[in-house]
Amino acid sequence: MQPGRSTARPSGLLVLPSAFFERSADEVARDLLGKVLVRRIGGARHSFAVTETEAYLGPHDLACHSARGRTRRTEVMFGPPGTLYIYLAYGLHLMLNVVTGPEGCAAAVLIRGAGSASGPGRLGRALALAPVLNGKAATPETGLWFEERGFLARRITAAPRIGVGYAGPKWSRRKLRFILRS
DNA sequence: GCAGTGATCATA
DNA sequence: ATGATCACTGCC
Repeated sequence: MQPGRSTARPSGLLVLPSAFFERSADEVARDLLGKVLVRRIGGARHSFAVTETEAYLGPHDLACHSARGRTRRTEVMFGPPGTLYIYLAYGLHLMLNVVTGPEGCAAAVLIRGAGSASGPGRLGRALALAPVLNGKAATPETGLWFEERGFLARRITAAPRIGVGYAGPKWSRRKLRFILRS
């Protein structure tokens, strides 16, 4: 490596801080596209470029889990921005979400796809998600975090969210799902 | 198109 | 204690 090059910049400078997540969920969901999701498993480090996300806006959003109030499961959604919200769907798939907005907003972004993993359940498996990560901060210390690198998200498609028909037409039709088109 | 899967939550 | 409900996937 040549002197003066900054290829070996400390990765701490690339880590998305909690301030990144302290904005509305739809804004964060868009901005997360093209960012890098990093997972440390043992000594190994795996990187995945985020390709698909969904925004859940908070208690007023009837598709959002927090719309059912503060329960054991939704408790972490009321925590600070950048908190991981991980839950088991349909008995076998662990979903990865990040809490957004100022603390107490109970909004979150669901990561639906990253790297070659398409679909939240498959992504959970690719990341070796564990329930113990629920409520932890998205930081290197936790072993699961986001980095700035990645590439510029050029073409973003917005579409209705998946599997939220129970929320009624108003909230299920709203285009809060974001897909990176290459 | 639909079965499998089990935590979670409301109801009692 | 019991039953309905799922922010899904994989196989038909």
